[in-house]
Amino acid sequence: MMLFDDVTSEEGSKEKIILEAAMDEFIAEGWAGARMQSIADRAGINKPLLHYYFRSKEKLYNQTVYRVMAYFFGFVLGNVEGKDSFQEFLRAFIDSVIDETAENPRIPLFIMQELSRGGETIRGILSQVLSEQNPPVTEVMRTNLIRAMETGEIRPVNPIQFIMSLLGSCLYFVMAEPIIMELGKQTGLLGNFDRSRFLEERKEAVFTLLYNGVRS
Amino acid sequence: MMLFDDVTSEEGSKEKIILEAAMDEFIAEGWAGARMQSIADRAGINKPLLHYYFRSKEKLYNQTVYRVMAYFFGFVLGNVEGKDSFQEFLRAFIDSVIDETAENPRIPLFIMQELSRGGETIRGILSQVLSEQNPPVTEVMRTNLIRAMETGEIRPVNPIQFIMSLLGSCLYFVMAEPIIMELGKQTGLLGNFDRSRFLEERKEAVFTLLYNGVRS
DNA sequence: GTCTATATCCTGATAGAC
DNA sequence: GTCTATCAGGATATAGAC
Repeated sequence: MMLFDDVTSEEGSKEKIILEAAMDEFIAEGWAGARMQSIADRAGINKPLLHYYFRSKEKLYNQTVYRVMAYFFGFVLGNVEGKDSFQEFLRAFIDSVIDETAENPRIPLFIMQELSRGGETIRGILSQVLSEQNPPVTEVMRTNLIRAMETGEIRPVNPIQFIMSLLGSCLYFVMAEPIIMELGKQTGLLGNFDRSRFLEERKEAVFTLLYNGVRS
Repeated sequence: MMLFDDVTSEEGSKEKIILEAAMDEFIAEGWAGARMQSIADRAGINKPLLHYYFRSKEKLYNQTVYRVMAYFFGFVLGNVEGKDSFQEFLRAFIDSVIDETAENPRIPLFIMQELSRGGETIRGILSQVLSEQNPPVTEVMRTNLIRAMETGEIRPVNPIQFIMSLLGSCLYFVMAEPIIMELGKQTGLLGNFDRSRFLEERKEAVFTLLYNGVRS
């Protein structure tokens, strides 16, 4: 899948080939649905070699979760740093998250799959990912919101509450696209559906709704 | 789990006992993680009897998906019908969806798990569920929004776009609670976390944000 | 309708030659 | 490091007695 450039292992190394194959398989099938044989096939090697490099299915899976989380939150960080106004920050967040997840809808769905397994694993891994960011994406978003409240660009809001509405609004369509398509078909509100035009409309709609919702 | 009262099969019948056991197992483990043996154990019977009543794992699973979808969209319908103003409709939707999914977070996560399997199955089942509603929930929501635009209570918006932001905002916290907890811990923005107080705050925050976002 | 026993295949993991 | 062969357990599903 080639999501990451920042791999510790050498370019083209067997570790990297296996890890990418494992990510593809786990993201497509989830923990319970993934098969070690499929990972070996994707990597072009045989099963025992998988266990030689990574001891078990679980170790391979945890590496996948770590890399997916690091990718997603690193990606967000890269798109919201250095924005001067709240408006600019908000637009950058919405555009980049929707564009990226629309291209790879399986990534947020994979995170949901991991969440449905409990939450202990993902909390530990997320904690590590944030501690490796400098500054952490949480800090950037928090300061952006607080500054906008201080300058009076937006009304006072609880930053966590706003972030949840923002993330939910950005992610819902890409995750639940089949449901939306069916609801749209039933109401006749989608008409001749053009996905890329619809995504542009989606970005504009989320921005307008949320910006109107918080501005003073 | 006892989500449904409207079962066709008799109260306390073996079919119903099995179906409820199957729902518990599939909702907890997903399609790939669910085990026929676990379903049999939950129902207090043995495996062959499972195949006697329902031919295969797949048939049992499809019944579960149908019943979960019928439950969720039926539940929403019951809470948005007969609301006179848009404001009243919006508050009822937010309160009931957040309250319900906060009690059963696994239900939206189960739907996500099914979405990650593709989307064909769920579209077919959703289409059937909507066709069995009278009026369908899609119609109620659509007319509510259009009327609010006509009376001038809200500005012109694309109903589908608004519904996605609404659903995303309501569902994000309950699905991603472990992530939110970790982000909150990292920023120190959650403090002494009291879940039920936080859920009240969540309902208020979503309502205020979205109502401000669309009102004229 | 309900059970025991079993068929058939698949799964993660390892032994051991090279 | 890489392979073939294989283990031990678990998966869905069925045969057949009662």
